[in-house]
Amino acid sequence: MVVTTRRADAQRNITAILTAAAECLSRDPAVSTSEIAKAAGVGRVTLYGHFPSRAELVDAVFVQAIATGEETLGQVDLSGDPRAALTRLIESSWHLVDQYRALLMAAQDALPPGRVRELHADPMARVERLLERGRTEGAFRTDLPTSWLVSVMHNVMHGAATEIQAGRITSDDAAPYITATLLAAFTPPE
Amino acid sequence: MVVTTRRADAQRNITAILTAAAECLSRDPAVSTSEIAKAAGVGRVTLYGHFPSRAELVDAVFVQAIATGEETLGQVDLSGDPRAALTRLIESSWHLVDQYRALLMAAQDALPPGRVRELHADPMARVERLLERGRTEGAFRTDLPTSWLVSVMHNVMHGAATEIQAGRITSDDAAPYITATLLAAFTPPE
DNA sequence: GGTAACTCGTACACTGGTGTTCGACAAGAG
DNA sequence: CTCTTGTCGAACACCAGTGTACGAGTTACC
Repeated sequence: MVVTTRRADAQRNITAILTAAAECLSRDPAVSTSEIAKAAGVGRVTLYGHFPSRAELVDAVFVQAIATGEETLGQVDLSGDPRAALTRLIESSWHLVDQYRALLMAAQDALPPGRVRELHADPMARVERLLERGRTEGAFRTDLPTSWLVSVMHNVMHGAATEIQAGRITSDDAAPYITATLLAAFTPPE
Repeated sequence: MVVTTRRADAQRNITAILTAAAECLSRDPAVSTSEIAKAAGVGRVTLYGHFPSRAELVDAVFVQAIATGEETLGQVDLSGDPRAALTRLIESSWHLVDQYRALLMAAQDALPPGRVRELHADPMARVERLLERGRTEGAFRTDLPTSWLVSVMHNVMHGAATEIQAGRITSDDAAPYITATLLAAFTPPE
């Protein structure tokens, strides 16, 4: 929906709504549109003027979050030793997962099923590529499907986010724990 | 709330509501009380006559589910080789996790925070005991906290349930995948 | 400075759930 | 058989959120 002729204040409000929504949804996946509008310093009607429904707003925020994340992940060096590369990738991914945890939940019950996964295609492909390479080089196990390994990685990271939120581990512990766990889990059985 | 003097049909309805709720909540964590009542072959008013609120009903169902699960898990032989014992425990736990997946989600947003974990105390203690023993015997790694290992086990199993629901793995694959993954993840680093 | 684009608050209609009240009726217990 | 306990459906009040309508006011653009 890129409209060339759009007044400057309208564009300003759109980005204000987008950033406010990102922040609000990251705190509480179930925030109302009223609160988002208030946080953006904008009337609720204005919000609906730009986003036809709550779902489309959430979608836009999610798309933006993925794009931002992709920018970060794109800079990670995935060459060289697969295990070292995976460590670097976890280090970067982890912060994103922790940050966008609540947003993901918001997306999951506001967006049509499959949409979340669809938007995750790029980051998932990156992980898959690395894992596949590691498998051919003998660094990662091949007795389980790659898609399963991706899912394990995903779930361990999200589990770590839950543990942090519950105060059972600290944010600093998370990355080393995840790395140690996944490297072991992905190691080929003797 | 064990009332000695309770008419037979009332008791019958209570159990009917409980089992119907268990089934409905296992399909859709957000079912309305109306649908539960209908499934139990009972008026909605009757339901509220026995359970003061939706939350208390969910709680009761959850308590019952935990109790049923404990009965199964209590029969698992956890002696002998810790790795073999863990395999047996996973085999049994897995079915329960898969079965009660949606119910857990219902509990998570209907019950006060912490209540879910409180009710999970017993099954969690069982896992912890086995892991601790395996650690002292050198079968499991000791460079990560036991609580973290428990969390990994929990998240990998729930992740598998998600994969099944999405049709990416079959129900039969799940147990071997989980076992292979967790045994590797818990192995002490050389 | 005129005009089109945009914003705002208030108010409204609608939805879908929860929990309660009522009075008539049925079923179990003694 | 009687009386208490329980059940039923329908109706109601309530709540919180979504999305729309209106009309007056404001802001950017040329």
